[in-house]
Amino acid sequence: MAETFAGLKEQSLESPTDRVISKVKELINSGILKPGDKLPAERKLALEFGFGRTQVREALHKLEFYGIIKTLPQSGSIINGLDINTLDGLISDVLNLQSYDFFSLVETRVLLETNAIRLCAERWNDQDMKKLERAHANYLRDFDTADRIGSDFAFHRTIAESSHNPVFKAMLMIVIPDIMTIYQRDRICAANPDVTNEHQRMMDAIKKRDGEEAAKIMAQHLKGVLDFAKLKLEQDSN
Amino acid sequence: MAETFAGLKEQSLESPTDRVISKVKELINSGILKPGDKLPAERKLALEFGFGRTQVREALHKLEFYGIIKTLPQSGSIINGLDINTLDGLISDVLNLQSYDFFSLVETRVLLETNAIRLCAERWNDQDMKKLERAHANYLRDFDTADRIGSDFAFHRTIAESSHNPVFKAMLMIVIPDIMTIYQRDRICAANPDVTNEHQRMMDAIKKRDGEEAAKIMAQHLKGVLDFAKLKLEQDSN
DNA sequence: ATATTAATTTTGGTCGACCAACTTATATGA
DNA sequence: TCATATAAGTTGGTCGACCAAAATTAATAT
Repeated sequence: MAETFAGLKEQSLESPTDRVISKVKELINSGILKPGDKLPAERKLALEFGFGRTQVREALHKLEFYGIIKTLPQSGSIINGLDINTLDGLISDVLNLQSYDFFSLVETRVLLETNAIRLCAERWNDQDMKKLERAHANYLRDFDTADRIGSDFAFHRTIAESSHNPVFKAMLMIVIPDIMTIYQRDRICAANPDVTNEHQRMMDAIKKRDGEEAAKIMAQHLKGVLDFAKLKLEQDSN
Repeated sequence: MAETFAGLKEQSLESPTDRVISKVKELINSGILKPGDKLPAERKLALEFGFGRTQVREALHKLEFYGIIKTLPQSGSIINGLDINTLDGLISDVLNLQSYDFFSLVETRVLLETNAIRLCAERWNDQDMKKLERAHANYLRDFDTADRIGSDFAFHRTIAESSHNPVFKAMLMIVIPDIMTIYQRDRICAANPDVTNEHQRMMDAIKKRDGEEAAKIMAQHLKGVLDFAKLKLEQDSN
């Protein structure tokens, strides 16, 4: 059977970039490179690893993206000064990063959004409220049009912005598009009138600066998505 | 005075990559490109934008990183099929992404970790428990050594892994190194015996599958960091 | 007329050479 | 002897040409 060796292939067909990252990982684990050290020049790495400089550059780019190294123009790249085990773990994460399962994405979204709206209720200022009301009005306006999904997203986005925690917002911006892509792919987009009602109640709670109440409504608001994700998880496991 | 025009420069000194991304953003906002469309070839974009293909490639890389486009080898890049306003917002985020403030990072960490340990307590299996106990033992072993910080991080990392939500874990992996870097830079690393005690109590709560209790201890565990971040925030604003 | 195949063009991926900025070593002056 | 200035070497950044895979078009056989 051809499938006999399927389990052996492991990650052998990973991209050149990831293979270079693996090499860097080995250098660190072997103790040749230590946290805080300056990495050898791109040319030297390319020669040593047997890859082109292009691949090395892309790998370093990726590592810098994830905060593992810091590249200084015309000078060199420096390894983050964390301890060696932490670094190894981080690099492993970069290598193993996969497309996340729908349920985990939704679970994370619920957590982030319920807390974003709580902070939003506590922290909003006049400028935030203007944006919130405009976003809410836009959603009502677009409810019967093709723009509904976009305006819905924009409303949630404004709440995240008004939480005054840019990290919350950044992470939501990572998670929500993935969710919406799956949503659109599976054609789950009924124009639910409950949504409008819940948006209104969220606005009221935010205005009253009642973070707990707002969070509760948001949780209820997202329960439908969460339930669907749970259902999908059970289906997929069968 | 030379400083007169300082306010006008805005983001004019952004990297070539970001300037290319701005151009793509304009193309989408002007309606020339729509969500779901295939992007022009790299060479055409380079010619049209007046940049080198290298810069265009890096920009497309970055956009793919953030899930805004999907590049198919030898075929082309496709714009994510989200609505136009959402796309515009996402690209703006990529352009404006800055280093986050310490307090927001810590606030996010507390939220993620308290919920990660809650899920961990509910979901751990035998294999998870083995890893948790080993990580805990390693921390105790390294308490008086230079590896303490690393082993501490590894313990928290194992909890995140045992939450069985890879998105939680991935986001913690983004946030925690940033926090630790700042921590190390500002030399805040006293060997607090309370930490050991709290780790033990967390382990107990996890074993009892008491998610709420575990979350409570974690919140208390991280309170010191949060308070310090709050203090630092107030200092910096002065 | 249509389905299949072959040739051509277009595409992203890769490579090697060159550039300007940074670093280091050397020389020069007090 | 030491500080400064100068020159050489090293570095990441950029560019243009080439490669193989994919997409498109043209040719062919049924």
